[in-house]
Amino acid sequence: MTPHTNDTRNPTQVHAILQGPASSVHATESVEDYLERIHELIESKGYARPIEIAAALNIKQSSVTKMMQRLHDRGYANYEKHRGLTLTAAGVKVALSIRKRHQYVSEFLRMLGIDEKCLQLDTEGIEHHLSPPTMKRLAAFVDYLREHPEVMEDFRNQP
Amino acid sequence: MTPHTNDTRNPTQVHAILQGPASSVHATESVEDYLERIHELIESKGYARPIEIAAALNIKQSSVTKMMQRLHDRGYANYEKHRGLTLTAAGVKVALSIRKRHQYVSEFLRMLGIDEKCLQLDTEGIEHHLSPPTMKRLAAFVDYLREHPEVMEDFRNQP
DNA sequence: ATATAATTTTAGCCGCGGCTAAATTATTGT
DNA sequence: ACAATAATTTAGCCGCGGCTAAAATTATAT
Ligand SMILES: [Mn+2]
Ligand SMILES: [Mn+2]
Ligand SMILES: [Mn+2]
Ligand SMILES: [Mn+2]
Repeated sequence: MTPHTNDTRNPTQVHAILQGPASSVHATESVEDYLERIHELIESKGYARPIEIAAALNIKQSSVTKMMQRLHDRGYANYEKHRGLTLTAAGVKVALSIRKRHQYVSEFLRMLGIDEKCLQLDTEGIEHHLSPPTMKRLAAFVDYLREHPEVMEDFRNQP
Repeated sequence: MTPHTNDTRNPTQVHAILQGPASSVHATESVEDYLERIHELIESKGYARPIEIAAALNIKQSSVTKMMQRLHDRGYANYEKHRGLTLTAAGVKVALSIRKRHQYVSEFLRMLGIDEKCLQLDTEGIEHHLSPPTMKRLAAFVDYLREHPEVMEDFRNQP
């Protein structure tokens, strides 16, 4: 159990100086990545085991176990030792959100003509930094470009 | 993918490598943010004091002092207690690089029509995740859009 | 049923990058 | 010159999220 969550809102990051309206404590990048993978695994195989999560994230199993505890404590997952892990509604919500951001960012970078390997790597980082307004506008723009292929075509045929 | 420490190098080992060129160890997001601000301050006022760096980053002065030590250790700055801080060539290089990424990302988000406050926040996160190839393509695209305003105009006048 | 193998969990370590509180040092006003 | 003030630094704390090594549990094969 979370020991008295004394909060103090200090998850160590200069990068998220959200001028704290305090509402929800945002999921960290790491938590988003875990939930993204876990949700994919559950979807495709029906369960998410530490060994596979670790492989998917390219980290060690023991790190995964630790995070599973954390996901449970933070209300993103239900977890019992040796008994598997499922996502809560909150966890699914984050997973679907990050998936959508991932998809739009990667599609946009693909439109820009960036090498697939590189694109995947950058997407994994960028996806965590799209606020809802930005996501909305980017999605609309990508949709627009998809339906107007002449734009990117003209861009690519530039001098 | 994306372990958040993609470096394979154990932090413990990083210390051993410290002797080597700082360029071999990628600057963290935090380091990039510090260098970005410090370079701006030096440019505009001729020097960068902890109190102002702290204000610019919205963190405490003591955190800045600590990081100043780290920037020195990692070869990004020359620092002597109570005697001020200057950037090394490596530090300036990182600062100019992150500035360029910041400028292009924020210009792109501005073109998308995102609210300025929100745009600045997202830019601060996204800027750290543009690899050189992605940066190159994004820059070209933003330049293209700047010279073809009818594209964004048409996008904005969408149904 | 039990030995072996695979998986999972724990224990304990690390560096990062925040924080507060308490020195220490530098600056300023009289 | 010196006291008050401001800025800087230190000391020590925290949670995060990696890691290794070892223990515990579960699954498999004989
Ligand atoms: Mn990611
Ligand atoms: Mn992703
Ligand atoms: Mn930034
Ligand atoms: Mn920036």
